[in-house]
Amino acid sequence: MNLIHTLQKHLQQAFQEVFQLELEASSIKLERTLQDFLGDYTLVVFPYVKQSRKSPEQTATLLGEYLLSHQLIAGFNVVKGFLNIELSENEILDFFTNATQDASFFKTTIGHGKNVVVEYSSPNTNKPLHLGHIRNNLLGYSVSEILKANGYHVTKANLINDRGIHICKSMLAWQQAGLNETPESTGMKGDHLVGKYYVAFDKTYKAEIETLVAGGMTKEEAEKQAPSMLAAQQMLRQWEAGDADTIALWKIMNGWVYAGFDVSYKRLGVDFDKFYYESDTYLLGKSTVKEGLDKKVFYQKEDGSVWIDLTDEGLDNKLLLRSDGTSVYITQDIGTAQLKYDDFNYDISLYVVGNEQDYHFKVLQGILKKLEKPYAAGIKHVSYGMVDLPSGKMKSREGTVVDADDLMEEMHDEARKIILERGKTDGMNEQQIEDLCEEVGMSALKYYLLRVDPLKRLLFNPAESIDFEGNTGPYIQYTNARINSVLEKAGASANTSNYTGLLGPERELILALHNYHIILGKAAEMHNPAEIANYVYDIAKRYNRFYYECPIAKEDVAPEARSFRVALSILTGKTITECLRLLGIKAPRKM
RNA sequence: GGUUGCGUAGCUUAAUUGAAUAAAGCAUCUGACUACGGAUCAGAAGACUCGGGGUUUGAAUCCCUGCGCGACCA
Repeated sequence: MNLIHTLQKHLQQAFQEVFQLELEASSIKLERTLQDFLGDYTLVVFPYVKQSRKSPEQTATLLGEYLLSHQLIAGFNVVKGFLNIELSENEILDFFTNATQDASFFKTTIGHGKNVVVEYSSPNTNKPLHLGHIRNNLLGYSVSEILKANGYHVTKANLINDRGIHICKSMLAWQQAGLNETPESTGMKGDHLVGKYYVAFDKTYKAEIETLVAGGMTKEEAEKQAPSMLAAQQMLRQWEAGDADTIALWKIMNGWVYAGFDVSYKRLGVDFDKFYYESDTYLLGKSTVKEGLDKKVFYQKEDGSVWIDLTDEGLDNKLLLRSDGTSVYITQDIGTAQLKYDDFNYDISLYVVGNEQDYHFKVLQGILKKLEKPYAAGIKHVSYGMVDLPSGKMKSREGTVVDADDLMEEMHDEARKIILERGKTDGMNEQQIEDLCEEVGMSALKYYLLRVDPLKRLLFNPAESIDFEGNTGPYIQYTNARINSVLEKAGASANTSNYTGLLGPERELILALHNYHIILGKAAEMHNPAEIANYVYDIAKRYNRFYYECPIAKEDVAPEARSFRVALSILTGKTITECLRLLGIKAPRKM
C-alpha cells in the first residue's frame, strides 16, 4: 500500500466528479507540504484552473471538500493555489505497521524480466587506478546494485583495454632498463610497477623530442621520429603479428597489472561478473563493416576507407575502417555491443564512461540504429564529469594524479585518528579496529563521490574535501550505530499497536521512510546513486531530530510509546543499512 | 569554426518533468551532555541562483543572447 498512490487515485476521482476532468492518476503531482504550513502533501492547483473554470482558491477548496469523504484524509487547508492535505493518523500508522512486516519493502518490480549489462571500470593496463577511476567504479557498482533492487537481472562487465601502443610503451621501457624488476623483487604492486615504466618511457620520449628539435626538426616531426616511439610502434606490430617473445612479455606484465587491480577492486568493494579483453575483441566489428556496405548504410571512399554519414542525426561523417584496412575504436565497440548481446541478450546496455565520450556514444548508437540492430535502442551512456583538483585537471604525465591506492590508505589513516580519539572501540581487538577504520574511511570517500550528481564535474581538494562530520558517510553510519545502541538499551520488542498521538518528528520520519520506494525507482530510472545518497542523509537527519525529541529507552516512557519507537528505530536502521549497501558502504554496529 | 555539458551563500552540494519565504553541510558566532552515543542537536548570520532579454498567473528550472569554465568533432 502506498499513501501517495492512494491519494492520487482519490484526487483523480475528485477531478472527475467535481469538474468532469479525466486525468491519469500518476500525472497528478504531489509534493511534501513545506514546514511552515499545516498538512502532509500539497497539490498545486494552478495547472488545472483553466479546465475547472474556477479560481485557484475555489478549485482547491472544492477538491478538498470532496476528498474529506475518504478515510485517508483527515483535513485540508487552502493557501492561494495550494491545496494542503492532511492525512489521517490511522492511515499513516497502518502504512507503518505494514511496512515493518513487509518483506519486499526494499524492492520494486520495475525491472522484472529485464536483462541489463553494466559496463564499468574498463581500465588501461599501463598504469594504476586514480581518483577518476574511483568515481567510475563506485558509480558502476552502485548503479548495478540499484538496478538489482528494482528487479533487473544485472551483469557487471569490465572491458579491459589490454592492448595497444600504451602497454607497449611500458614494456619497452621495462626491457630497456634491463633490471628485470618484478613486483616480488621490488615489493611494488604490479600496476604501480608497470605504471612506473610508463612514466619512464614518457620521460625518455620527451628528452628525445627535445634533442631532435634542437637539431632542427619540427616538433610534430620529432614526435613521430623519436626512436622510442618508433620502437614502441615496432613492438605493437610484433604483437599483432603474434611474435612469441613480445606476447610472452605482454602476458607477464599484464598479469602484474591484473594482480594489482584485483587488490584495488577488492578494497573498493566492487566486483564483476564478466571480463572482456580488448586483445580478444579488437578484431570484432570488421565483419559488420561488410554488412554495412552491403546494406548501403556505409560507403567507401576511393582510397578504400569506409565511412558512415550521420549528418541526418545531427552528427558528422565518421570513419569506420582506415584505408589500410585497420579498424578504429568505434568499429571495435560495434563488435563488442554485438558480443555482449550474444552473451546476455540484454534489454539495456549501460556504459559507465566519462563525459568526454558523449559524442562517441551518440555515434555508436546512431550506427547501430542504421544497421537496424534490435539492441540499438537499449544502449545508454551513463556519463559522468571529470574529477578536478584545485590545481586543475589530473594529468598523469605531470604527476598531478591522485592515486587510488594512496587515497584509500589516507582515508583509512584519517579514520583511524578519529576513531582512536572518540570511537567506541572497547571490547574490540586490533583487527576489528582496523576493519572499522577501513569501513569508516571508505564511507567518507564513497559518500563524498556519490552524493554529487554524476553529470557534474567534481572538485576534489585533498587537504580539506573529505570530512567526517555533517553531510558525510560517517554521519550516516553514526546514526545507524546510535540506533543499534538505543535498541540494545531499550530492551523492548517492536510493537506498533496501541499507539496514537504521533508527534511531529515521528510523523515526518514515517512519511520520509514511506518515500523509499519512489526514490529507489527514480534512482534506477535516472541511473543516479546521488538520489539514494541524498535520501539517506535526509533519513538520518530526521532520525536524529526524532531521537532528541522523542525519548525511547528513558525510564519514564510509556510501554506502548517505547515499543512503537523501537519499531520505528528498527525500520529506520534497516533503511539506512540498505541505502548504504546500495552505495557500497558498510554500516558498522559500533564506531 | 561546429556540437555539447556546466555556472546556485566564502567553500562543497540540494532543489532542474516550472510553483509558496531557494534547502543543507563545511567554515564563523550562540546555546544544549552527572548522556537513550556530542562523529549529535537547537539557533544566528550568510544568495539580485554569472550578466541581459523573453515566454508564463508563476522561472534557479523553459527559449534567445552575451560572458566564464570544460569536453568532444574537424
